Amino acid sequence: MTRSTPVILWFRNDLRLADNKALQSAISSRAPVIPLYVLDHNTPGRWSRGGASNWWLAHSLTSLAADLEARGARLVLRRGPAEDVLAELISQTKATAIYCSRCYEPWAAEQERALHARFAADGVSFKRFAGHLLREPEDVRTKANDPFKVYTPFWRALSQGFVPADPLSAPRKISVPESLPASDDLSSWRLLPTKPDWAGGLRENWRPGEAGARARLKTFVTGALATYADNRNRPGIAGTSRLSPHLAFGEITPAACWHAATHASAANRGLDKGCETFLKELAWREFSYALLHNWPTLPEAPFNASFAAFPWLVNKDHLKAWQRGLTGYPIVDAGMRELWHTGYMHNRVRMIAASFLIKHLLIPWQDGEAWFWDTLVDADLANNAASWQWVAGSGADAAPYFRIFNPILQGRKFDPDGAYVRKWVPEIAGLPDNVLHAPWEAGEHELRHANIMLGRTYPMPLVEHGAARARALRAYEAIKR
DNA sequence: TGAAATGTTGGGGCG
DNA sequence: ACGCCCCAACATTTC
Repeated sequence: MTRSTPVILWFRNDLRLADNKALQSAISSRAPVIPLYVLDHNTPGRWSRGGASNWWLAHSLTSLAADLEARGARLVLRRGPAEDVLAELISQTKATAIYCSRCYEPWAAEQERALHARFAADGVSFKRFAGHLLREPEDVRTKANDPFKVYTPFWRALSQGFVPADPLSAPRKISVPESLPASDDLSSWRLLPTKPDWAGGLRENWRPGEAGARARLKTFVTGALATYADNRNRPGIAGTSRLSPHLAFGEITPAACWHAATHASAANRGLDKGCETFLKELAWREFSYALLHNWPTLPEAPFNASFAAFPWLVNKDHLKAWQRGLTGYPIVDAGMRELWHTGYMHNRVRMIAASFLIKHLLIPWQDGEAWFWDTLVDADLANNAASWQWVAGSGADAAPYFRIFNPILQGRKFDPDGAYVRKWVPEIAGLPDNVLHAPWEAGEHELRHANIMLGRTYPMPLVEHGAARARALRAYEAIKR
């Protein structure tokens, strides 16, 4: 305990103690630190968190609060517009500085500028630090000093000679003011579902918080990294890192991930290929953030303006069938149900399910984006927007529009033994492999044997693939010049 | 980080 | 033996 005036450590998308430059600098100031988290939703013009990420947030904050208490500090929770909450806290505590990590959402830059200006007038310094990205968007640009619009040159510029600094370790102790300001009770924020409690599948699958993030990284680097290049595309195999929600909430930094993978690879040459592939995935995240930073309308409007005239269809029944996992295409339905149950969907299946919504159903990508935003525990504005636009063909360096996934072939190729589909679409699990991804091709005997009544126990396809493909190509003709 | 249509090639059946 | 056709298998192009 000290008597000097305190500083505020404002936690944002950096719910961690390790490798946190803002926290490190606040402690180095030698002033007592007030750790603060502000629930700032319902602010117009912003994307407020969806149900699944609220669940994650609640648990991540609980974990962060416990980690702070173990170091002699306590997390202060406040609710309201961040500007007002910070102003109130400064007047209550006479704090002389705010330390925080930078955010990259379209509204964040203006908010940070405004806070800087507002508090400078009162002699309170606003100190902003990096940490959520490997490199800041301003630092990765073309020779002409333009932002990259194509991934491969972006990757080259990002990774060329790049060695992230060694991650900072977590502080052992954090000194706080003699009396910490009042805090909301986390439960009063009602971030967790009650009636009904739909979070059972989330609890089974995830361990939010910094310790969970570190454990996940270690598990990945010592396990799936070796076969990552091939197995990451197999949804029936635990071949991916599953780090995305931890990264989204800043429980771990991409630098720590990069560091862990490259060190493991240096010690074991067999990991070379998996490591390279993993680093490129981290770089896709960077690319998405750079795009959002430079094109703030990315979540709402097509990056490629010609898509504004695309003849989308409105069909609430089709949208609902897609959301519920009742399209009649097993690989799509499996993905949508995995999402609903666990707050996560395997990346390969995200591409297939998104392509189906956009190209087979001709439903605007923004509708899919909104659904993912609400249901994903890893909901991340930059990744979500950039990825949906990538699939739609309207994004930067996007898949060409006519790259239309065939959900049957994709299923057979990436879920050949049907492990994924049988897990998430149990009502057709009894079908043999050769028709599992196209149940309508099964014979009467096979259907009866598997106890399936098509159209009753499992839906007939919402649209026929060949016809839907032809229709999508015709729609594209309408905007092609 | 596709799929389908179209083109090419070469082996084998057969008159 | 030879040409012809069929059609897989693979390659290229088109969407």
